[in-house]
Amino acid sequence: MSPGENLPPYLEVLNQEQRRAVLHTGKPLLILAGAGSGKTRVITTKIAWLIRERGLAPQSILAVTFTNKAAREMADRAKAIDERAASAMLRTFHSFGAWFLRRNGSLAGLDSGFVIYDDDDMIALLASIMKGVPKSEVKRIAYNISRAKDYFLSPDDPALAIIDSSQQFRALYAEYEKRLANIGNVDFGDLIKKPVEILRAEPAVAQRFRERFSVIMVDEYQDANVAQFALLKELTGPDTYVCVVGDDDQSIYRFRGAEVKNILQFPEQFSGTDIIRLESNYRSIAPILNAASSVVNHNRGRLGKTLRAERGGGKQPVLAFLPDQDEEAKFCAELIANSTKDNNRPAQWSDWAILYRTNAQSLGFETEFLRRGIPYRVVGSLKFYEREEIKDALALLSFLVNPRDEVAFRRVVNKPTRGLGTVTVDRIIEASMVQGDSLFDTAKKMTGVLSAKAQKGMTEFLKVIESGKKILEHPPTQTATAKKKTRSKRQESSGKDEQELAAGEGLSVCVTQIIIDSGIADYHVQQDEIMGNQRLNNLQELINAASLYAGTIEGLLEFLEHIELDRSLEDNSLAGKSAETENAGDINKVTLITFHNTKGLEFRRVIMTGLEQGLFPREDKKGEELEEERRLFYVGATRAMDELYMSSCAVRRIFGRTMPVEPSVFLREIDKGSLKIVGKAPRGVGSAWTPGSPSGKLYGSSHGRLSRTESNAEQVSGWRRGQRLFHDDYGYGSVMDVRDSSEGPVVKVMFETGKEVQFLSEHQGSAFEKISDD
DNA sequence: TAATCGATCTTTTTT
DNA sequence: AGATCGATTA
Repeated sequence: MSPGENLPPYLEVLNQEQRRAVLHTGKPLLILAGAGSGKTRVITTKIAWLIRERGLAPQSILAVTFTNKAAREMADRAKAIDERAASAMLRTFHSFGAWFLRRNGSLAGLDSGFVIYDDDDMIALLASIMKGVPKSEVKRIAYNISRAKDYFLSPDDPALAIIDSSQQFRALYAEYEKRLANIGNVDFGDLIKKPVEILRAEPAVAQRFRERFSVIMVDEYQDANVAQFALLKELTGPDTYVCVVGDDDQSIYRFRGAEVKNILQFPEQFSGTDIIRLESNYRSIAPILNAASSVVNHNRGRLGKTLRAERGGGKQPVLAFLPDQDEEAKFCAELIANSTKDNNRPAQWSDWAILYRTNAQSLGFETEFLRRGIPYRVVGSLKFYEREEIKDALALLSFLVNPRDEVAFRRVVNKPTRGLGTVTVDRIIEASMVQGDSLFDTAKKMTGVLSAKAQKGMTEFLKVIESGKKILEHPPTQTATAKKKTRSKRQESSGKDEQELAAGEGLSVCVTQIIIDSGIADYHVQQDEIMGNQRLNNLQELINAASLYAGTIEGLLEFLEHIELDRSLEDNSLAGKSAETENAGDINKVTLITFHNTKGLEFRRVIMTGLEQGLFPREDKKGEELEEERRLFYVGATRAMDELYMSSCAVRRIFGRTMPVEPSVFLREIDKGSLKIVGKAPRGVGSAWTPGSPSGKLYGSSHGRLSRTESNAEQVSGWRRGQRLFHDDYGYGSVMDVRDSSEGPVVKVMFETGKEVQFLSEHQGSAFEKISDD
């Protein structure tokens, strides 16, 4: 680009490499884009530029991402540059697959009314194949089947051995596929695998798609799996322009089949590939980028790149050593609460994100924030859809759409209790498989031969389904209040006109009616007496979400697909947010999020928590898996723009036991000089801890207990109840209890601070110093 | 067949 | 702490 040339403003703002990437044409392009280097801007600008300057039909552009959030952002930003980008196909891989299969699935014997099975459904189906097998084993097989599909391996593929070489696995996989085909549904893996199979088997279809899409772009390419690569290949014709964007340092989904080879070998797979590197980081200040880079530099298997921080100066990252996870929550809360006061810029709650390795860790922060009135949102926790009442309602709706769905049938046929146990249910499912009829028809025919009790129950269930069908055929007219309620819900941007919206509200009305008629609502209200009406609220939330869809079978199908593919509907139960305030209240809140979920996001201030051996990285990680954990650390750290904090606790509750833990190895990999350390580093001399008075009275002073005969655990461990002790982190305390466990004697200690800690005597006893109790 | 109890495991990350 | 599994009862 010559400097004198007049560029439109949307290109003017790009740096040289970004602009080169946008203006590139003709050959396959691999963009290696470091964290914060503006890759989304490049993709969205490229889309707009292709439409604007190259006169490309928006419909001929396909851009795929991995998350719904990324897909939405891509669409929004491209549209902001050029409205016409709205007609481009910007989707996740899976949603593209579903779209493809609704239209072309019949070529693989798939009815267009299929429902998408999630992992739980998959496990449930597999469990009915593997009767009497422990659930953990069923899960393992389900996991391996998913991986097999990620690697585009069918049950008869010799290469299946790379997943599981046993004949038994092959047979189970084959049987699972047979049952799933009989039901007529698909799982997540099928959304990629089946389209590839169709494109390979049907040259005419492949030809059609290659002509339709003249440009294909893939974001986060480092996370593509083998099947997704195959899909990309099949969609690419001789004239298709292919552009993929990725960063090998941010590959964090290997466990789910992502193949870094895809990005490393892209130039070989697509001959003549040009490579453009985006190495200017505009997001993080230099000290943060330095800390992040110093960690990921410890990885061996990487392309290697030099990311330059465009933003110098700023605060050094802070590493806090804290006693336990309650203190960690407190530390975060105070950090956040104080920052909102003393800042020249009016600090926002939404500046902050708290990152953790496992979803379970969010709870401690939620409790603390709730107590202090700090507004927060939990991103990406699937909790909402894991709730019994939601699963039940969805299963009922799924069965209405597909009366062959045995997983859904099993789940709802006896809810509420209708005297239909596993014996009856199995009988009907088997008969249906033999006769080839749907479960609904089979059940109808068989009612006569069932026991009196089962007969009555089955008749009731069939009535529920029949009336559900009727409701969808003739939607009840909605009441004025229902109309008002649904009106206030988030409205799809602009496309829907008055009439469509009105039709859409129909589904809420239908779903309400169906769920009430089925007795599921009542059933859960009764189950829920102690907890108030939370379950009913959750069902209401689900019903509200249905308001955007038509009150017909087709509308219901769309609704179910949307829910399976995008589970981002947040779980509001703890935050106590009402549906009405959702939009307005969502903006200014602290974000609680897993490391994995932060990909593609950025925050002014980030706290990375739980940086302890065993938790992050997990204990069992080594080799390539450890490198993936390290990349995950890198992803987290590079989310931070202005301030980065890290916390590591001395003890953590694991399996309900409080166990001492070591700081994460990753912390040692950061240059010492570039960190500010607060709190007492573990095993340090010169403790900053001020012990309480040793002569003060002890909690539950236990002279009486001392006179008791020693238990076996006491003899083995050498600890006795009432023994006084001192610990570097906790100060003085006394042993409250010594008991046996499967791992050996466990000692429970109550400290003068009121804190209770339990430890395994054989491993950790040395950290506690016995003191005499005169 | 349903519901409950206690013992005994288990704990990532997500479309 | 929570899920799961088997056994036991109404």
